[in-house]
Amino acid sequence: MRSTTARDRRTQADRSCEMRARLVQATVESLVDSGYARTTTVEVCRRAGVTRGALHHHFADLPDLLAAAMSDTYERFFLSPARTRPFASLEAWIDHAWTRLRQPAFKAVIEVWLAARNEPALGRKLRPAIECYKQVFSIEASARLTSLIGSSPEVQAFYRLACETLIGLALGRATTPGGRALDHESVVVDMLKGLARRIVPQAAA
Amino acid sequence: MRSTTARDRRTQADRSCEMRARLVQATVESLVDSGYARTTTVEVCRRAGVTRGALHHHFADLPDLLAAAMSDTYERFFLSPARTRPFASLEAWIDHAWTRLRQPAFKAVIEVWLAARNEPALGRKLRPAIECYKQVFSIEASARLTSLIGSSPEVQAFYRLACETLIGLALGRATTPGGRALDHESVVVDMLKGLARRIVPQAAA
DNA sequence: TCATTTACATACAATGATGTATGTTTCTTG
DNA sequence: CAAGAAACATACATCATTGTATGTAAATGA
Repeated sequence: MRSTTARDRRTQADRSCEMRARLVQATVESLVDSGYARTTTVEVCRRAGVTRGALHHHFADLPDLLAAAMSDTYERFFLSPARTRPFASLEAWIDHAWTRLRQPAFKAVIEVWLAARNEPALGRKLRPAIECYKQVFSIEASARLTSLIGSSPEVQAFYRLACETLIGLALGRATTPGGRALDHESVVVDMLKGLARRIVPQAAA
Repeated sequence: MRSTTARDRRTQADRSCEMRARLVQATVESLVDSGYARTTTVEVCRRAGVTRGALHHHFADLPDLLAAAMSDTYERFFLSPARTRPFASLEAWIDHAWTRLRQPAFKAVIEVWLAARNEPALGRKLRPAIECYKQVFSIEASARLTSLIGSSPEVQAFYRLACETLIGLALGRATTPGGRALDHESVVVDMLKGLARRIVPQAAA
């Protein structure tokens, strides 16, 4: 009697892909609710329900896995529903950015950001995987912002400020026990949008 | 021949105090440039130039040491030059807060904030030691702010926003290789102060 | 000054993480 | 339908960290 039913029969590419996805997902989950220090190969495998052999077959070591996890979250949260149309307003961008940054997965990014600074060797390996995140907040890299922000120094400054504010809120969530929302989150976001209205030149009136 | 010279002769209270200070300082340094994951008892003792025996004599375990380190930085950076006079303006408060948050030691606070969430057991032990930090950003707790902010919801909202913005900037520094300042820091802080001028009711004209 | 306590160092046992080496199963390919 | 390769599991040796137990030097106090 074979233990392999017809349902279990999958192509090797499928198996690889699924296994990598499971490991990457388990890694992000571990980073979110256990943090970098406790995100070990054993812990990730425990969450994924596989052995360490599987992990080491697909990823050379933990930094490799972390890099994959970062690339994955990046694509999932920042590229996935990629619109090409420019933002209609700064408020629209704020909403867009905040729906991304308030995701639990963003805590994983914060954890890795810190780890990459704390351990230079890790930082070198992760640089390509986390460099893209900085571009999310870069005016130059986003064609969806240039027409909106233009060359006005004041609007550019406000954009930078808005980025930092949202990151601050995200860190607040990351450090809150359940990753729950803080009481004043909506107040701050609303204030930010209110300021945005005052700052940008009233294009469409 | 005794190895103890007159210069070495110190009271036990002095020795305790100095040793604790050295350990606490080494802990903060380790958190700042190695992060929580690598801040072990061995690493702290290596930096302090003492043995683990000394550490375990003064602190039951690492969480105890971390708690002491947090209390120390809190007193050093947030209470030390404690003025009782209310802030003259929101800009003055922004300057005050930013000179605190831009200190390298604040990265240690961020590391512990995250660690305290990541490890519930640690969080319980550290709660009293890190609770005070939240009060730094609390309007109610600071008599130096009430007269300035009053009961205006808009000013209160802006105050919360300013807190988050500065924390965002602080995280930016914490994740930058040398802990160096970011290019747009001053731009953001200036923008924040500019907004503060617009928001607060012009008291003194 | 001598007994006691405090401050600190050394040594040890237990645990957990990492990387590698090797075994077994499952798929692909000629 | 057999090699052979890829996917995954098991086992092992090494190292780092932790807590504790025990030993020694220094300070206190009667």
